[in-house]
Amino acid sequence: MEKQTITIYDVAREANVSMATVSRVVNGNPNVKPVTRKKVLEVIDRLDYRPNAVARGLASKKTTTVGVIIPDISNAYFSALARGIDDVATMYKYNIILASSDGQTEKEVNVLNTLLSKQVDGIVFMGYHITDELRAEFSRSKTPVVLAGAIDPDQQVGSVNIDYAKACKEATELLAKNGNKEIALVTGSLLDPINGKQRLNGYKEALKEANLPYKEGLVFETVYDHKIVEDLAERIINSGATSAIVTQDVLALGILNAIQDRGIKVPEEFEIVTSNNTFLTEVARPKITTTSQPLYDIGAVSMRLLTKLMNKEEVEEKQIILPHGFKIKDSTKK
Amino acid sequence: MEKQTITIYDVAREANVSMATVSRVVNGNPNVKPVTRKKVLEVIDRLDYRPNAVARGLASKKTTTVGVIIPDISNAYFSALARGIDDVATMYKYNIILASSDGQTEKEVNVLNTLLSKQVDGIVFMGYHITDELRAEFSRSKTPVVLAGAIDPDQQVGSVNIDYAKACKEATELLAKNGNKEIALVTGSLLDPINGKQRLNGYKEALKEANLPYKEGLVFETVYDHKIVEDLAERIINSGATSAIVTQDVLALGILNAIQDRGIKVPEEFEIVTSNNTFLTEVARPKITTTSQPLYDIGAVSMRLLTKLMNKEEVEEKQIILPHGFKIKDSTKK
DNA sequence: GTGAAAGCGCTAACAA
DNA sequence: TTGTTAGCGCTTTCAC
Repeated sequence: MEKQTITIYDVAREANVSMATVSRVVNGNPNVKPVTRKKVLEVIDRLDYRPNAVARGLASKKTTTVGVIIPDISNAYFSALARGIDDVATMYKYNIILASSDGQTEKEVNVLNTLLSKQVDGIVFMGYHITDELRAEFSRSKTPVVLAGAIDPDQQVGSVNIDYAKACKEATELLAKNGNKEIALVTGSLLDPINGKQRLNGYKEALKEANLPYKEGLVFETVYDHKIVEDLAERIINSGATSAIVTQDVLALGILNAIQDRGIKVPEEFEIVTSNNTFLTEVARPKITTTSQPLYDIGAVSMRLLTKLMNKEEVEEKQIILPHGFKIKDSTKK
Repeated sequence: MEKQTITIYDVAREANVSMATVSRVVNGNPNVKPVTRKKVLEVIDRLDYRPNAVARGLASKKTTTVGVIIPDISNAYFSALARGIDDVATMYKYNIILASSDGQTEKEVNVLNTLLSKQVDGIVFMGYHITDELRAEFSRSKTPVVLAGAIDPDQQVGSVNIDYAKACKEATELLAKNGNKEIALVTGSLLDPINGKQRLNGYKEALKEANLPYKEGLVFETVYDHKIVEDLAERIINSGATSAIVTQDVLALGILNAIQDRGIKVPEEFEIVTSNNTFLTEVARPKITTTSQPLYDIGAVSMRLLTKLMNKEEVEEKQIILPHGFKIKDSTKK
């Protein structure tokens, strides 16, 4: 015989009250006489009653669940963001439906729709660039959306980022000040506005202020891949670069190793700066000088912003820029 | 004016059919005349109708959602498992509710109950040891549970693991064969049966077969923490050990660095073997010899097993042991 | 092949 | 302070 599920109705019957009263007790509604509350709580305990969140979601049109779209959960950058998102979500009693996109637009649209069909109260989106198609989907529903570490040119949805241009400019400035004439920039796809607009601009600006010419041959657009690192390092060296700014820690570490494996001394003969200050910059030898993005905070603040949006609170500014830092370690002369 | 949500009723009305027929079309039920199906699909498209998964969940008592309990999503070991879980879940059209436990029993019980209240169809649990309290909760509900990389002494729920004892024994054997008389074992909590039972036993067995005495002073029980590594490395060296087996890659890398920073040569003067073959073993210098656990597969197989359990398929064996490997790299003499 | 109607377990007016 | 009663949007018998 199947074990019968206990419903709110069973509790009401046993406690000699109405379903509404049980509902009030369960939801902490103060309009219940203490005696009644006590009686109901006893029955709930005795029957081992657990409210059915799905039924509740249907009736109230709130699921206390948010969707989180992530390109790759096993990527340290994204999982750091996810950690921040998750902690704040827990704090505000939300659960998270995690959906992987592999950074592919088609899948992004797909999972977005699945999440919406599951009636999530809001969505945090991590990814590279936001295609028009995706933006269209965002505005098609009234479910609030926040981008964590991604930029929406339209500024229709919320977003949390750092000032990538400034960060990249600072890194370039340091390398220029250290006497480098040939500074390589190694980034992800330039189609992604964070790279192609912000970072590239910051880089160019710093070059100009240092009276260094901008050379296309020093800009390396790449996707991270274990096998590509050796070849990439080779090309960077051949380009004549004496230093490099890398926008991803794993990649920077790979390049650092490849360069040193060739007998080139870091930082004496080659300097390298990276971008995310994950623990990889610490376990590398030498430790890598890095921009420090507050990854956890970007995630946390995104989720916090989303709670406000879901709650229909007034937010003065939906486009949040968090401060970043710069940590000089041992992969640069100073 | 609020945008009205389109329901199955709207579609039925517009298409001049009943809700039941629309439901059949949406669910791919073959008992619908092609003409009717076409008509309904057109209306669905025109109205931009999206089925409400919550309502569907309430009516059908299936949510196509599984709960995943994870100690720390930003930990490379767990996120590798999660990746495998997620991929297979997607393959079988399940969504994932991710719930963090920090490895604390209290939170584990807590999130388990939240997940059950959200009516997940099944649960994948990652964690260290399974307390009695947790086991009691597992058996309290009939929702299927699978442990990924964790052991249930009772064997009541499903689980996917490797043979940790054998893996640890192999590592010990290698170090013994290389001439080490003092082999340190650095593991997480010995209360966790994977460490305290399996790994420790494998270690002892290998020692015995190599005619080496077991010394308690060579067993280091530790939790990973950035700040503890220096001190730990110091203690390992002082213990007289000339080699170490470490059960966590980050930790192994930290120890490797700390030892080399002290001017000790690896592998000439100190050999080290680690356990998870994450990319960290590759970016380390020297690269670290390691047991290779098929992390992604453990996750993937767990989820696959769970789909069978949720589907009430017969499974001959709920306790799955996956094969592991051993990769000799540069942190051991051979 | 299709429709009518009874729930699924809960919330939220509204009334008392 | 409490109860009555519609739904929420869908699935699923059971008839026809």
